[in-house]
Amino acid sequence: MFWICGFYIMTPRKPKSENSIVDIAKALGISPATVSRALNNNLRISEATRKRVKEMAKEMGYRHNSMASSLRNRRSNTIGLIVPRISMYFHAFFITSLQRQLQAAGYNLMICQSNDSVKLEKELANSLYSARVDALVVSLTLYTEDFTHFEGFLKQGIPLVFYDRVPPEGTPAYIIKGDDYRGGLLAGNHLIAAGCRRIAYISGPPSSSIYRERTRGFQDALAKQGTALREEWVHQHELTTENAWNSLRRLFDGEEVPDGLFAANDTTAIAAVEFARERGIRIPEDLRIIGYSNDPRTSIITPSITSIEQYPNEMADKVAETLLGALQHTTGVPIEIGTPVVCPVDLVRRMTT
Amino acid sequence: MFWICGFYIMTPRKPKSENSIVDIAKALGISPATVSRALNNNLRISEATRKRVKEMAKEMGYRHNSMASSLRNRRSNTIGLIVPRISMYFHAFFITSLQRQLQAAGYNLMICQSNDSVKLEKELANSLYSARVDALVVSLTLYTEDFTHFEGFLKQGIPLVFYDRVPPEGTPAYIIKGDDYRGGLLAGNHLIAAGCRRIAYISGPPSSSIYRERTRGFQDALAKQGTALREEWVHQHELTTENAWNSLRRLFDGEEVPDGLFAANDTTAIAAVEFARERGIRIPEDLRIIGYSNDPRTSIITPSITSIEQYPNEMADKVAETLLGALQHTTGVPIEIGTPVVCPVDLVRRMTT
DNA sequence: TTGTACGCGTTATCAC
DNA sequence: GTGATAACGCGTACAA
Repeated sequence: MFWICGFYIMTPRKPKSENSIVDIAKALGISPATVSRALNNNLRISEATRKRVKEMAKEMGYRHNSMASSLRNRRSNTIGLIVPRISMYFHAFFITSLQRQLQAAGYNLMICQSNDSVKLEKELANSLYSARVDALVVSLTLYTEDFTHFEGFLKQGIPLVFYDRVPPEGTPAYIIKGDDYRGGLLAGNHLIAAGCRRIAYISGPPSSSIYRERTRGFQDALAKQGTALREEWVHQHELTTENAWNSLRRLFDGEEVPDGLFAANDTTAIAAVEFARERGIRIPEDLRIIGYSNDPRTSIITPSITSIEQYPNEMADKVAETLLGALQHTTGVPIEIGTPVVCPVDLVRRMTT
Repeated sequence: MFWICGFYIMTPRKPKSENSIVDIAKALGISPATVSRALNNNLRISEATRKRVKEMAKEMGYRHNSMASSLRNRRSNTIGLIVPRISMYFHAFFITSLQRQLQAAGYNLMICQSNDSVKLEKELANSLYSARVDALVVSLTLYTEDFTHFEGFLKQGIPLVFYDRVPPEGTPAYIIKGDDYRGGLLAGNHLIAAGCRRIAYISGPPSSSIYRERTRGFQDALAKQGTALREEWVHQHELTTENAWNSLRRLFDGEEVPDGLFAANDTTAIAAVEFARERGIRIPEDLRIIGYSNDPRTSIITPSITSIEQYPNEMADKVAETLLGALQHTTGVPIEIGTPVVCPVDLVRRMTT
């Protein structure tokens, strides 16, 4: 790196190799082993040499090489995370919380996005597998129904944790999920209790565990009250704003229109509120709406939207606890897996109901 | 891994080591070198042996070891990212976009959060430095004014890119920033043009480049119109909802109250709208408000909030382009650095002005 | 087209 | 307390 014409110039790939502990050892006339021990604060090294070594290391611009260390120790101190989309509220908060805890425990988190593509999810899983992550945390794409790309982790005994969007019960991995069944149940009961009788439902693809469960809970709630979901008032698709508007138009173009709507995510619920505003549908008098996830936007919009809180931080706590537990049990203490841990959800009542 | 009582049990740390290319070589009666070449699709290996090798590899459950490979190649194929908070709208979208591009180029992205702590930022920088990331991307904490923890990267010729919250001009690294000065200018001009004369300003800490620039632009706009910012109507602090409410109370408790407010982030602008609603202050008649970042919440709240769009995706494009350019120039073609690349911003007018 | 031999940087192990 | 040695798994210059 040198100075030319007022601009720094740099050649990205440095040719000459850096100083290693061997170089330090040579410079000090001691053995590499001693240097290594000194740098790792090994107790059996005299205070004097330790100091000498550290000073020389600093002087020579030495930096620890985690790649070599990982190779030698057979552990990368890195945990992989595959998430559909970082920018989804629930995941953003989950990640923030999880990362803070893993960071504190000395682990790096390699965060990857599948972007809800099964193909990409497979590639990422393989890549993290080769990268020798010490554990893998996954929230599945909406469409993952084949899990073979995770089998390697199981075979190698690498802790594998699914959260939120999880594989079926019995899958030999840690499973930590929200209580989506209860979420659906709460939503259904709430709409019924509020007096809704013509109830519509916009759900995500049933290939995803969360929507299957929410649907089941919701149906059970209605069934218990003798109300059944009309088939033409159930829409299933990816829950984007655009898709929501399409479904809403179809729902409200008929003779008879719904007086209650359960939207399986908040983006859809928000679209519904805006749709109603545009159409002059009064909320909650003509239409009651309930969303899912308690996205911050639901409390900001007017009218504010009733939603189901999923407690992303608490779920991250649970995942971190499970993960660190699994990683610490190097002794071979067995850990039960395959039975989902179900995290609580709550209904947050606001102005749309 | 074995089956007990209906549960899988697994011992996380596997004792026996895995198959390496050496094992494959032995099994096939050929040399490890040939196996390595075959797996890397080296042209000089016969189609026949290549096939045999790959089949045997699959059969033996072989997985490539990136750690060993990285060590040998002296490159990790990993890029480090230090960001204050993943959950901030701007950063969430930036990351999403950046990661997609780096992923496509064959790089892993190691995302870390400084949580706006200088201490943590230093630790993370050192950790990524040891991890031998091929490049580092950073958006600084609000309080970073000392940059020594990034010097190592420069000395080693490791591409270093700052974005959004950046160090001072002339710092020998790639600098890609939003046009915060212009953002402030646009905000100021807009409020003046709308007829505001008693203008308040809530800014973030001036230790951060973005707020210094926004402030400068805003002041220049007002000065040009002969309006000056009253000192008691300027508040500077971390832009949280709670801090916003405190400042707002003080701003509106006096005899004379502001008729215009520039909030240097949208969280603060949102708080202002809610504050006004509570106090019965009419918007925009009594008070005009403009925020910064064009957070999705600004378009959802009623009244929707005028804000400055920063185009996180475009900034990510620029960062990716710079990064990949720097990484590809292994030949030693020099790249100019130290001069900030400034990305455009735009004012998005909504109902609060 | 394939094999040999060595080095990447670190650390566990055994010896002194 | 410290040193010598041998891996960890891979890639490549050189030789055949």
